[in-house]
Amino acid sequence: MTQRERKLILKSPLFAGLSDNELDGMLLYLRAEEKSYKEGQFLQLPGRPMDHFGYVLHGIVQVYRDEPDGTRLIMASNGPGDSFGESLCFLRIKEVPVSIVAAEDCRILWLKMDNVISPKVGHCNHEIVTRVMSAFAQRALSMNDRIQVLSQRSMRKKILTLLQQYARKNGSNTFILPLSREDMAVFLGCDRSALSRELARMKEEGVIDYYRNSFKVLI
Amino acid sequence: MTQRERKLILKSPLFAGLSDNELDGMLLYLRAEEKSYKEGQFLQLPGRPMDHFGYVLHGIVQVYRDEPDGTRLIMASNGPGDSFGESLCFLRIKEVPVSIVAAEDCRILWLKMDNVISPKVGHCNHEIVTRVMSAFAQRALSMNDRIQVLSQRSMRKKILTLLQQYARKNGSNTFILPLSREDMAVFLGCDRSALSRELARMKEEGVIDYYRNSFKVLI
DNA sequence: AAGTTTATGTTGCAACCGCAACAAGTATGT
DNA sequence: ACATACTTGTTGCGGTTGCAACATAAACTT
Repeated sequence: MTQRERKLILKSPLFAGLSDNELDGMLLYLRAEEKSYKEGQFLQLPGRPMDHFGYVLHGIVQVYRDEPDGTRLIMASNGPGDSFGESLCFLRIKEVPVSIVAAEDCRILWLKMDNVISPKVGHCNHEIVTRVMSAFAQRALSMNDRIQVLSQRSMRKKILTLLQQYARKNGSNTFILPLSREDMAVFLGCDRSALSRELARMKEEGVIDYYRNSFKVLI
Repeated sequence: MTQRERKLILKSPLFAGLSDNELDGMLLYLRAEEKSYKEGQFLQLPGRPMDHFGYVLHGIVQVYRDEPDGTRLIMASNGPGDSFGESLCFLRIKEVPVSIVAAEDCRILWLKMDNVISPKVGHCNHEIVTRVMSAFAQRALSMNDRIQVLSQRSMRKKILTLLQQYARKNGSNTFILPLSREDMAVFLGCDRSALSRELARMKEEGVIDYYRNSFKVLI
């Protein structure tokens, strides 16, 4: 793991604010292992148990499910710094219903929950358990935000809800949205061109202002 | 708490499978308190800390946020057996951004995370901590399912995704959907009448069959 | 059983939005 | 500077869907 990658995972809820030593201890406790994958290689096959969860250090991995009717349901695209599979791993799901594949060449930090779920006597590290719970709780909050956005019935409301969330998190009505238009459209569950069109309308009507990634909420 | 209500919360991830004694112990550990509210009464005001989380024993509570522009964003409607606020409570959010109000007369079981977050020496009950984590993890999975549904770009795909999820959970293509049409529409983020129309079309085309709450997936 | 309330179904209309195809603008490499 | 790739913006079309208003069916009361 490069120094840059250590910095990256130190930003995630699980490792936030740890010193170098503490991070090493944590990685040991979670039985960290690194592994690289070539584009197209499978990290996880459906029907198998998920006995570890992962952090993307580099590249992109995609979690998806192939439906009986032949369509592919993409459940998540995870880039550097993103984690995946914690819930499936923690719950020791015997046959996970998803495939995970390297969408590009990537390197993954694999972690195990063994010591969290069934610690040896005297090894129930409360600090670490609390961190795992925090990670779950924060993920719940961010998923809740996403559901808020997606539940809106019109694209305009979806966009506004999303932008107001970012404005709130940012403490300012002006901010930079760390998403490409395409990613933004995926997040909103809509078409990119339709999104561009609606954004243009909203600017026209003075509801928002923007240039590329820089947004300003005006209402 | 009535016997029926005890049965109700025993179905939730936090208490699932507990014996009567174990449940009592758990409730003690979580400093359970019951409280009743009249319709319209506030369970939580925005800007205040959330130092406990709740289970609805009876009635309905609504979690919402009033936006600066005057619109009300309903974040959740919780009925009997539903819990709310665990994440906010666990993360000890100082100023929660939501209001919680009794949508009907209701009775709430309030629980505290104190012993989970900072246990007294010798009281780090691993069994209970694991249950809390399981509850978080299972909530993450169900929120993920919801996001899957809401991310679909057409109503038909949303409906199909939802029905296939239930078919999978049920182990059968025929099942009873425990949602009214209105609730189903809210879950899908669409209009009730539009939902009825699309369901009719799908039945017409032989994709699904249904009568009221009974559904059958045919593809 | 009749009346009342609630849940579900139906339909017309207009606006919205997915889709496709293309245009313009920006970044990257040589 | 130029070519190339990539991102973002624009536009027309047709199907979809929100909304409103009403019809029917089930559930509940008395």
